[in-house]
Amino acid sequence: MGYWLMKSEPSEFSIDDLRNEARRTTHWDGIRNYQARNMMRDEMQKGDLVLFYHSNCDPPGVVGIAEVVREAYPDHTAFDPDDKHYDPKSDPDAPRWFMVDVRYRKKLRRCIPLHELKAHSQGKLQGFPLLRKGNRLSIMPVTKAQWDFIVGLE
DNA sequence: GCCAACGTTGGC
DNA sequence: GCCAACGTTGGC
Repeated sequence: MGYWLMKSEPSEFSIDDLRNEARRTTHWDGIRNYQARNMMRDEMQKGDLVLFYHSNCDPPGVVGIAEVVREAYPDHTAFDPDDKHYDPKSDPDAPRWFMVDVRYRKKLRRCIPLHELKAHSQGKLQGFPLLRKGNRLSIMPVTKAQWDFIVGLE
């Protein structure tokens, strides 16, 4: 089983929004970064667990846990000229962008803020992509050890 | 609101 | 294929 971290701006889509979805499930559309796409398309598997991370807010941090419930399939929002994430270069016959479905599992009892994770950047979380300078990936892999440590901070 | 970091685009 | 310009991300 794999472990991931997925970022979302709570003003756009928060952990509470996910919980309020029908079947507590959403499709993770709008990813327009090749590295993130490749991980979704090639590596994410049904049953993988996801740290739900709130970015661009105060404080940014890990707020909950979700689960991959459907593996990658074409992101239809790329075909829609009216969509914010429209990409004319993605063709339904040769889709460029993909998404997965994720389901709400739980909220952490407290947000684990980024600054707290950073305190372990030389220790248990050494090399964790989120903590790398300039990191802008909205989806990143998490090792089992990193997962256990972060969830253990709750 | 600022700005560093980084990805993408497009002219050449 | 290089690289300057531009756009975006996201912490602060």
